[in-house]
Order: sequence, then C-alpha cells, then structure tokens
Amino acid sequence: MAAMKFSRQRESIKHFLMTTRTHPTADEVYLHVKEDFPNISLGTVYRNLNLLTDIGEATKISTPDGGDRFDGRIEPHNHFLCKTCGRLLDLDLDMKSIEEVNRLAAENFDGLIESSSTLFYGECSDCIKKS
Amino acid sequence: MAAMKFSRQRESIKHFLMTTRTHPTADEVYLHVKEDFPNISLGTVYRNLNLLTDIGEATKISTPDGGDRFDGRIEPHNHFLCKTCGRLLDLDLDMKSIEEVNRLAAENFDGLIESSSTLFYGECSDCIKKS
DNA sequence: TTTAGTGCAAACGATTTGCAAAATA
DNA sequence: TATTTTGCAAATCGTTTGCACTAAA
Repeated sequence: MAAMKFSRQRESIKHFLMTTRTHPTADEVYLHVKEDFPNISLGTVYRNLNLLTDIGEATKISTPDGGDRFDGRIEPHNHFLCKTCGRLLDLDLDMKSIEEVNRLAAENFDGLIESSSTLFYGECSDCIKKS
Repeated sequence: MAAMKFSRQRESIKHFLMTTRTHPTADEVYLHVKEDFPNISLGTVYRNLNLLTDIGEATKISTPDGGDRFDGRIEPHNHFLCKTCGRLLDLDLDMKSIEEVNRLAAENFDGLIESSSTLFYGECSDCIKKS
C-alpha cells in the first residue's frame, strides 16, 4: 500500500516548512515554492501538505480566522494569535506543563486524552509597542 | 454605528445555541431553526452567528476537520475532539487551571495573553467501549 | 515498465455578499 | 419614516479531485 516515492516538489515544500516560523497558509507555501518550481500547482502543494501531515512530518493548525496554517515543527508546542496584526506565533510551554495540562484534563474527563493543542489569544509585543 | 435591532430569527438561533451542547455547525443551526422559521436562509444564520460571536454571546470553534462549530457557552472552557467518532465534547478544567496555563504561557511570552482555548485529542469513552 | 507524483482545470463545500423586500424602532 | 434585518441567489474562498502526462523506482 502506497510505496512513497521521492519528489523534488515535496522536498522543497518540506524544506520551506522546516526553515520558516511564519506558519504559512497553503497559498503562502505555494507562492514560495513557486520560486524554485515555477510550474508547480496549488493542487500539488495541498496534496503534499496533507501527505506530510498524515505521516507526521508537519502539523495543520486551525484558527477561527481564515484558512489553515501549516507548521514543520512537530514537537508538541502551542500558538498565539495576535488579535491586532493576525500573526500566528509559536508559544512554547515546557513539556512538563503540557503534560500537566493533559493530566488535569484527564481527571475531569471520561475518555482517553492523547494530545492537546492550545491557542492563546491577545496582543503581541510588536503591536503593544505601536499602540 | 449599528444600532442593533431585535430579530426573531436571531433570538431563535441564540436560544438554540444556549440550550444545546452539541456544538453545531452553521448548517445544523440552520436545520434546527428552520423548524420554527421555514423560510430562514443560511445566509441569515451565518450573519447572526457571526454577529453573536462578535458581541461575545457565542464562540466559534475551529477544528482541523471540517467547518467551524458554534457554542453558546461563553465562560472559558475547553473542548475534546474524538478521533474515532468526530464528536466535539465539552471538557471543563476549573478556572484556576485555565488561569494557571495562561500564567505559565505568559512567563515564556513577550506580549499580552488575554485568553486561551485548548483542544484535546483522543478517544471518547463511548468509542472506547465499542472497541 | 510499473507505480507514484504532477499540472491543469473543473468541482466542491463552507461562507460571504449585493440587492430589493420585510420587519423593527 | 428611517434603519436594520431578511431571503434569495450569485459570488467568493479554501480545498479536493479526475485525468492524461511526467518522473521515480
């Protein structure tokens, strides 16, 4: 079932995800990879982003505003959405804290908790400075 | 600026949101409210859901699978998404725990954290029983 | 040479929007 | 009466898919 083959396009997408911290949308990935592969199509980008997500080499982040973002950092970590500029930033809690949250939740919940993802809301330091 | 007027449709939408715990999609809200207002349109449902969300009387929940869900519970609380049946359930941490998470995050973050929303993943008790 | 991946364009589902008519203030 | 909200339909946005072709194994 599905012997995965190498593809230059997929490598490029993966490389971009792993070297940026901007949590790009599929379209932003497309525009970037297009610089190296002018003929690449948005469909290919979506197919590879989903594939990378499925095999655990990327993460999909959903926010209440607009399309999904993708993240090449696969270690558990969390995100912050600035209500002013809309940027999505990394926000690291140490592993112990993340586990502690999951443990606390498990106490109040009658099922199996495997992971969690927290989205923090507020205003980032850049926007605070400008106001 | 926008003096809000009463509307029967909006009341019905709001009432449904406040009395269900199913975290309905816009379409599910539409189908339910349609029982009382057979002519209501999906556009009206979306307009009111967004309006209620904007004035803080409802919450929009984004998950990595499919469309947004809406929630009439406005006190801070969290959610659990079952990987097997896809249901979105409430998961309450006590207020202290939520505040503690936000405090921990603030220590590692250079901006203002106002709130947070955690989505837990795993398998719900119903699905565990069936397997 | 067999199979997976690509580019393209059409299809899709969810959500938004313009507009004339209806409801609220 | 003045202004907001509605229903409808068309438009838009993000994403997926079928297909003939190309690249990798």
